[in-house]
Amino acid sequence: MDNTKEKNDNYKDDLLLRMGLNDNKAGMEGLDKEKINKIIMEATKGSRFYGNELKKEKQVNQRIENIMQQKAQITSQQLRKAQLQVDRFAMELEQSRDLNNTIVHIDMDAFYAAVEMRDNPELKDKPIAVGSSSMLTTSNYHARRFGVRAAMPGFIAKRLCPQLIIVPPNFDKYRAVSKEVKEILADYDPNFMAMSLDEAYLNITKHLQERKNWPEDKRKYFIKTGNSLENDKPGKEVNKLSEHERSISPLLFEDSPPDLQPPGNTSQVNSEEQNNSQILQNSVVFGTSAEEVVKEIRFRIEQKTTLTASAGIAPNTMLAKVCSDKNKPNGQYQILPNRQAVMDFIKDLPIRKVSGIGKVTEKMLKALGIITCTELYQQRALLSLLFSETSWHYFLRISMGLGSTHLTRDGDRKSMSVERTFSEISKAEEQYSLCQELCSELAQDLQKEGLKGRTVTIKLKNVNFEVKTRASTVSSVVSTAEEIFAIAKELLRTEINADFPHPLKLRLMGVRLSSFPNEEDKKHQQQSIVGFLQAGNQTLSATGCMEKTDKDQFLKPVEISDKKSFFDKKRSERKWSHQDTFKCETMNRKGIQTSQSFQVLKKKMGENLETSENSDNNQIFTCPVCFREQGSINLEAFNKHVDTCLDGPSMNEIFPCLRASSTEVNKKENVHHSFSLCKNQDYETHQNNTEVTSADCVKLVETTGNPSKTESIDALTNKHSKEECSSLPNTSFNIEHCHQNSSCIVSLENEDAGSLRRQEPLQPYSHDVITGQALICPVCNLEQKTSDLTQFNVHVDICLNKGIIQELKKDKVNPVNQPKESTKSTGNSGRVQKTVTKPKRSGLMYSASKKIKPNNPRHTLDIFFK
DNA sequence: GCGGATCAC
DNA sequence: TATGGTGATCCGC
Repeated sequence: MDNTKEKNDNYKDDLLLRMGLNDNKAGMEGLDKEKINKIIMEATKGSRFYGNELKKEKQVNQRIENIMQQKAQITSQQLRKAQLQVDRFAMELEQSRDLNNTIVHIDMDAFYAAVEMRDNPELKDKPIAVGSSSMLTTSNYHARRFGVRAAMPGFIAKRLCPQLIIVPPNFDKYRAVSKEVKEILADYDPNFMAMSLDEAYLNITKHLQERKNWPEDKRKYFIKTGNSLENDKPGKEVNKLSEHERSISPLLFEDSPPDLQPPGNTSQVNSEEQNNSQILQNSVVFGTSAEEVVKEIRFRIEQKTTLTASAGIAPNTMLAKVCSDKNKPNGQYQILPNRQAVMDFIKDLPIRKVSGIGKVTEKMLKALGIITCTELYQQRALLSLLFSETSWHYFLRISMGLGSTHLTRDGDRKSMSVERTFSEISKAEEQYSLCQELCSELAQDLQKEGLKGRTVTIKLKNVNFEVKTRASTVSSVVSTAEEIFAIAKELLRTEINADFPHPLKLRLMGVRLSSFPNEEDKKHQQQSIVGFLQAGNQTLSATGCMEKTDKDQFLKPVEISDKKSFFDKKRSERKWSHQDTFKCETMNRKGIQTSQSFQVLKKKMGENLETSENSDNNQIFTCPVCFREQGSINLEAFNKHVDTCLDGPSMNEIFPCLRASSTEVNKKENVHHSFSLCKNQDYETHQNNTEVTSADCVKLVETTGNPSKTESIDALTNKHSKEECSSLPNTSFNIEHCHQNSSCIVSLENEDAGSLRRQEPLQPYSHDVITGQALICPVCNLEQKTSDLTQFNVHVDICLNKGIIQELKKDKVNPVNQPKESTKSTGNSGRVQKTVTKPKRSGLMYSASKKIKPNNPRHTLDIFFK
């Protein structure tokens, strides 16, 4: 999408910059620059969004200040030394300069908007944008004259241009068109790299070689007439042919300025007779040069889709990308493959034009007097002292006009996420419900690609637009909605608790899964399953198994000698006396088998059985359910045992208070919970069913001795968002009550009653947690108010992984809503960067290299979620 | 490994 | 009334 990243030299206001409005593109037909800025400011000032923008700007300014301080401390001797070092590296780079590839960057013009205009003639000649009242993704060139740009909220765009037509996006359609384009691109480079639906890089070096010998008719294309272009689109102009001639003819000859074509160049220059395309009646013949190839590509794209594209041709990706922007829309530009042509092009190029140099980088470099690539090169020694190695290497390459000369294939995906913005949600129950929904969505997406990962990250943005993320990595992969939610929920809970009694006022929530195992990891994990099950292994695993030696720990916390304060206090608060009598409730879909951990375990064992051909190799297993050694049996037999254990009464042996007979309970307390975020038809029926739960909860809370503070179950379940309209799948589960004695409750009484409610019992978000039943984590000694083994195991896993210090820090020492000191100084990086920044994605950070020790002025970060 | 930031599209 | 979603990377802890 062009113009999503507006690059401007002159900026005073970050916001306006973001909107891309302080340029001079607003022409006579639209609004002038000042008027546009005024309207935007009026619409923005005073908003929470703007407040956050100001805050971010301050932080950037602080970083700039730090850098300037560091700069002031640099001695001329340091600078000289750096200069020598940098120049040595620059020489190496120069020697590696490769001009032998021809890279093309293709960029469809105002793609989404163009598709919509193509398919709806009424939109022609009108200012339109694709998106919604809250966000636009593209605008057409007509709308841009009014200052309407991508990444601008629609309601502001409407103020700029009241006649603006906002079309909702139609991604299926864009994908289809994109596919058509890609089919063409593949003819020139089967390994082309698509960056998005409307952008791609091609390496046409090979194609050019082959093309040299192509006969003319292989480079000849027929211009479709208006009629054949009609396809299924009636209502198009009849004189399509002449229109095409108008649009094609000038383009074919006037793209690159003449000064780009050095005199005497015979290979690439438009030598009219040989190279240039010739329009003969209804056909056109393209030449064999790179420029001709790209014209051919664009011609074919337009013939096939009725949409125009812009293109850049250069010896590397970085330059090609900049070039494609040069003659947009519907144009192309080439940098010839010789060093002088590259340097001429680079000379006055604003660094902001380069992919990877964003708003912040631009601002920081500008503070150092760097705006163009020439200046970037001149300051290379200074930059090597002020920035990380990754950064200054990247800067140096840019300033020399270097970039990737080959298109690397997309590597494996590293994360997958879902996130959603909504109108304010402050109630914890709704937040949990939302989280669960996101987890379900994510799980579905993961399943499509067969992915499993070990790190779950939640993302929260409050109504003040402040963002934070919280992550947890477990020891074995997860992928189902339940598994992910079990982890995400804990992360969310920590954040909610940290701010209590203030609610989190959220406007966005996201869930991400990462740490996908590579092939080796997978193998290793598989192999470890059997070994893990054998006696003597003291590993606790996220798969939910604790072998025998840990059973005692599970039932009776070990003393953790060196971890004090918080946990010690907690421990003394929670009398161990209730250990043997803690109550257990299980709520399952089908009896007890929903314990995901066991399912996962069994599955993995099954896989192992198939792959490791050890069926006749009997081993000693310890059942993860009953913790009994199963003697020398094979896996199959062991599986059966585990199954029996899961179905049978053996759970009672671990959880004496647990009654495993689920069928009886089913009849009595089969509860359907749908925590839909919007009203739906099912709601009424569900309400009836929740009455049972309601009673249960009230009972529990009564036991805690503070029923008056209890929120009614109706209030808790009757949640709906104004925006969201998808409902959770109905979750049916059984509740089995133990007639517990009060030992557990005694400990609960120590808790703040509000906190108790907050933490578990009344939250209708989970199918498996209703009451405040406690399992004791053998690591941190804290009771876990869940009766679901998966969740419990997840907690244990987190505990094991992070260590108690981490857990402690997270819970108490460094709560997010307290001011925290942060050295955002950019000094003291001691890291040695091994990798060279890929041109594809950059995202640089700016740390001073270790050579300069700055003052490290500390500053207090703003309080989050306050 | 975590969390904040930056960047692209 | 009202300022997105997905993925990647880097840096300092």
